[in-house]
Amino acid sequence: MASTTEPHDMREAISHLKRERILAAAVDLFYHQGYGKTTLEQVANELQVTKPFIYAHFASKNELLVEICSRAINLAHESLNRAMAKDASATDRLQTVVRDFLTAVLTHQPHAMIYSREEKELEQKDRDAINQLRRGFDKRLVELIELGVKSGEFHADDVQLTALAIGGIVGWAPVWFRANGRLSLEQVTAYLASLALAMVRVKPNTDSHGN
Amino acid sequence: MASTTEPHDMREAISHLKRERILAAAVDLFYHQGYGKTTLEQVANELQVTKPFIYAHFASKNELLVEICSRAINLAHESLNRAMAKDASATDRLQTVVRDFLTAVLTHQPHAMIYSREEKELEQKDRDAINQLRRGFDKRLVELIELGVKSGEFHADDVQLTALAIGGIVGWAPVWFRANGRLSLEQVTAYLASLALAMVRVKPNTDSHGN
DNA sequence: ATCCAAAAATACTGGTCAGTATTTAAATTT
DNA sequence: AAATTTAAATACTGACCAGTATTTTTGGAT
Repeated sequence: MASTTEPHDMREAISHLKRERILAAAVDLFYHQGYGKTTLEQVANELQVTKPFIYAHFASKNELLVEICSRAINLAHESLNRAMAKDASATDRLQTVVRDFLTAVLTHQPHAMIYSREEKELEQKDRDAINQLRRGFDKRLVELIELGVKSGEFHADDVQLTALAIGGIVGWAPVWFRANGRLSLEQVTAYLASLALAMVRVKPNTDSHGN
Repeated sequence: MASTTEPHDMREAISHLKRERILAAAVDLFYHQGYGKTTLEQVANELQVTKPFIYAHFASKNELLVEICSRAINLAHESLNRAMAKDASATDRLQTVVRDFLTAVLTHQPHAMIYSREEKELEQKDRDAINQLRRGFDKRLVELIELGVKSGEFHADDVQLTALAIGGIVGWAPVWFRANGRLSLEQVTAYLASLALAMVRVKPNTDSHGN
C-alpha cells in the first residue's frame, strides 16, 4: 500500500534536496568568485559530483542565477508584506519595514549581493520582475512616509528622495556587513532603523538649540 | 627644429586621444551590458575600428576594466581630499564631503557602477587598492563625525554605523539616479547631504514634542 | 543470483572570443 | 616618386567551457 505513494514522496524530497544543495554551492561560488568566473564544474566539484548531475536538475547555468535572484526578491517582498501588514503608527511601521527588510538582505547576504552584481546577466523579463520589486519597495516607502508627513509624525521636504536614501542604507548594507563583526545583526538593523527615522524626524525649533 | 619635438608631442596627444576614446566606448558598453557580456569586437565596432586597434593601446580586456575602476576610485579620492581640506565646522565639512562625493559618483555614474558590479573581475592587488579607498572614506567619515560629536554639534550612538549609513546613501545613489530625472544633480546632492546631517542632528528634548 | 531501471560518470562537441601572426594601406622621409 | 616606417585591417589560433551523447554503476525487484 504505502509502497506506491511513499517512495514517490521520497523521490520528490530527494530531488528537492539535491536542487537545494546545488543552489547552495552555486550561491557560495557566485558570491565569492562572481558568476562569470565560476564554472559549473567548480559547482559540481564543491558537491563532489560531476557536471551532468547539475543538468539533471537545472536546464542551464543561467537558470541557477535566475533562481538565486528570484529568491532574493521574494525574500524581500515577503518581509515587506509582513512589515506593512500590521496596523500601527507611521513611526512604528517605518521602523518595522526597515528592520525587516534589512534582516532579509543580511540573513541572505550572498543572494542580495549576487542579485545586485549580476543583474545584467539576467534575461530581460527576469530583470523586469526584479526591478518591479525595487520600485515597489520605494513606492511603498514613499506612501508610508507621506502618511507620516500628513499625520505630522514625520518631516520630509522631498518624500521620494527620502525613500531613496533609506533604500540606500538598506541596499548598501550587504556590501559591508560581516556576520561575525563587532555588532550583531539585531543591533545593526535596530540602529539603522533608528537612523532612517532620524531622517524624517520633525525638526526641533531653530531657537531651541541654545549652546 | 620644431619638426623633431612637435610631431613627438602630437603623437602622444593622438595616442592619448585614442586611449580615451577606447575607454569611453568600453565604459559605455560595460555599463549597459556588463563586462562579461561585452566583447572587444563590440568595443571596436563602437569606434568603427577593429580589435587589434585596441590591443595597440591596451594589453588586455582586463586592463581596460582596471583603468576604469582606478579612475572611479581616484575621482572619489580627490573629491574627498578637496572636501576635507577646508577648515570649517563639522557640520559644514560633513555637508561638503557628502555633496562632493555624491557629485563625483553621479557625474561618473557608469564608472561607479562598473566598479561596484565588476569588482570581482579585478586582480587581487587592484581590488585591494580599491577597498583601501572604501575603508579610507568610511574611516575619514568616522573621524569627522567623532569630531562633531565631541564638539557637541552631532549626536551619534554608534559613529561607525552612522558612517556606513551615510556611505550607503552615497554608494547607492548611482543605482537609481537619472541625469534627466525630476531633480537636478545639484538638488539631489544638496538634499541627500541634508538627510545625512539629519542623521547626526542632536535630538530634541523628548518632552518638547507636545502633541 | 539475475534482470531492470535509475542515476551518475566519462568522454566528447561546438561555439565563442581573447589574444596574435600576417598582410595591406597610409603617411613620412629622402 | 621610390623607400621606409608606422598604423591599421584581415585572417587565424588556441583555450575555455556550456551543454550533450554515451557508457558505467548502483540499487531495488523478482
